[in-house]
Amino acid sequence: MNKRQDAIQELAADTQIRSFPLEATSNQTERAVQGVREMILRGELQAGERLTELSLVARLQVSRTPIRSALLRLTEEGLLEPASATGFVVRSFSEDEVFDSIEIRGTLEGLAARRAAERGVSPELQAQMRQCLAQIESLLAESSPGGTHLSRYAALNGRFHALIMAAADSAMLDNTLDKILNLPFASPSAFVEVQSHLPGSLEILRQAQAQHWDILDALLSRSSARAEPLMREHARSARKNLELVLADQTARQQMHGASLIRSTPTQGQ
Amino acid sequence: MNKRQDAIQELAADTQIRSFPLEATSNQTERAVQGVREMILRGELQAGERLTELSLVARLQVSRTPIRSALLRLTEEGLLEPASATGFVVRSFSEDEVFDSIEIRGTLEGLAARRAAERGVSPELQAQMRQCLAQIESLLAESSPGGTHLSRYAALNGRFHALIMAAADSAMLDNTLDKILNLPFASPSAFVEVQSHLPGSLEILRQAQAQHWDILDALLSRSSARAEPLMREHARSARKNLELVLADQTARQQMHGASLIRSTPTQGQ
DNA sequence: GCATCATTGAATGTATACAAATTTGCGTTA
DNA sequence: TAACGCAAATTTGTATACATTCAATGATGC
Repeated sequence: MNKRQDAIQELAADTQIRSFPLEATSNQTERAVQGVREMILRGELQAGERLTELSLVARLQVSRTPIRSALLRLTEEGLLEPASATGFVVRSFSEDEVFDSIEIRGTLEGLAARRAAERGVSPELQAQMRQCLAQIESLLAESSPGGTHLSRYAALNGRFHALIMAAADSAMLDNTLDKILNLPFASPSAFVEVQSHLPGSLEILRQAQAQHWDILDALLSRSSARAEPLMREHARSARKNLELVLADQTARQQMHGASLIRSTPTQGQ
Repeated sequence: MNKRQDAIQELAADTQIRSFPLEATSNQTERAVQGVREMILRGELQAGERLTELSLVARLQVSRTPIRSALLRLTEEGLLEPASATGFVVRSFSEDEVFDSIEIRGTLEGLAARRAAERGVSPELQAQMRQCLAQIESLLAESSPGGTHLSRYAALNGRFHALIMAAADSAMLDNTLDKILNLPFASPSAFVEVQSHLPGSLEILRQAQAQHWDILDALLSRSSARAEPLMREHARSARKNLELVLADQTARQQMHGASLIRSTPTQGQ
């Protein structure tokens, strides 16, 4: 499928994962989508704030039509939600919802790992997986605690996860997972880049990398019964990381899209 | 969450599941969405056919703006896909993709069942589940093979599945599953109504109902380790049903959205 | 005769005017 | 003083004109 292939190419080019650059585009709709998304993730638009098309026209220098399309797309992405009868508000997420999205990701990635183990991984993908993990390995070996290689780790980590999706070879699964990964805090590497301040961050990454090797081993030995639970548990460690980040106010505020997460789980809505 | 509650109410009212009535609406966009969806599911628009906004304006008596919104929404629903750089085409699905979507549904429903078992089912939901299964039971007892109660079975079956989602109490999970259920062949009751011609259809429904009781038992005994695999296996029996329907040309053509499914799995695209 | 380029046509992208609807605020009345 | 209702203003829904881009076809030159 095109989208998955693109993702792998993109990751192979060692670019940052899920970056939303405001690069020049001839497309006004794209400009509007990126603009509004940036404003939300930066926290310029408060969670719960109502968005009017005209105010966005003024802020983004784009007419109402592309703004309208952009709001629909961002609603689809999950960053906005329809307000009462008319208009949109910036969505907020309870901590429970964030945890849920990680568990759903783990479940879907677990299904992908099982499928990959069942149908076997092509030699090309095997090689790419091995190379990817080797790169992470050398990164972890050379980097001192609190080093600045975290963004590279995040990219490689995302690449490994994308390779497993590629091995599962299911466009339906890709599309379903993509919807979850759209949320800024649900991706496999969402918290990596803000962990540098936290104690024991390097150890956490080492544990995750050990799980990577176990998963790869399960895939190569065609052990679907191992691959699926290993992948699920791997996602659960992401949840543990998130709990650490959310507990630390400094790290929490540095997190991408932190303003979308409500402090009190059951409040609001 | 509102959406789930609505679904349960709707099902409780014993209406047909996933019906898309062309009822009068003051909303032109809604009219366009329903119109195009109907045309696709009826097979008036061939899979792979390119849709131009102007031709739809002529057919639906609605201006380009709501047509445009409708095409975006239907793309989101998965019935359309973007054509090269511009425009949309009616999407087609390989049989593998249909099977995949059922497996993904089973996986997500399995997660829901596990969550429901872990957190316990409220007395109200327990009562509704029991009542729902009892209604199916009496339906199966009274109906002769090849009876015409299949649409009522489909509604009750859908209701039971919705109740499990409600018991899981996860908006994120709801949203993710909704995307899958949008596909006309992925819902739990997609094939029920066309099975009447097939031999052994009543026996298939009885087996499914037996699984329902097992699942309910697992939920009530808080056995998450039983609930999840039972739910998954329940979805696999839907896959078996689909294989029967697809193999029978008569039943296949009666299926909702049959024109979207390619006969040869790897062809096209 | 084939290839390349230009011109023409049709489709989508964008902007905006107008209509409908919803919300807000003020005033009046109980 | 509080509540209800009406009116005005703001906001979204819809239609359409205009701009731009893409594709196809034909003509011309090699």
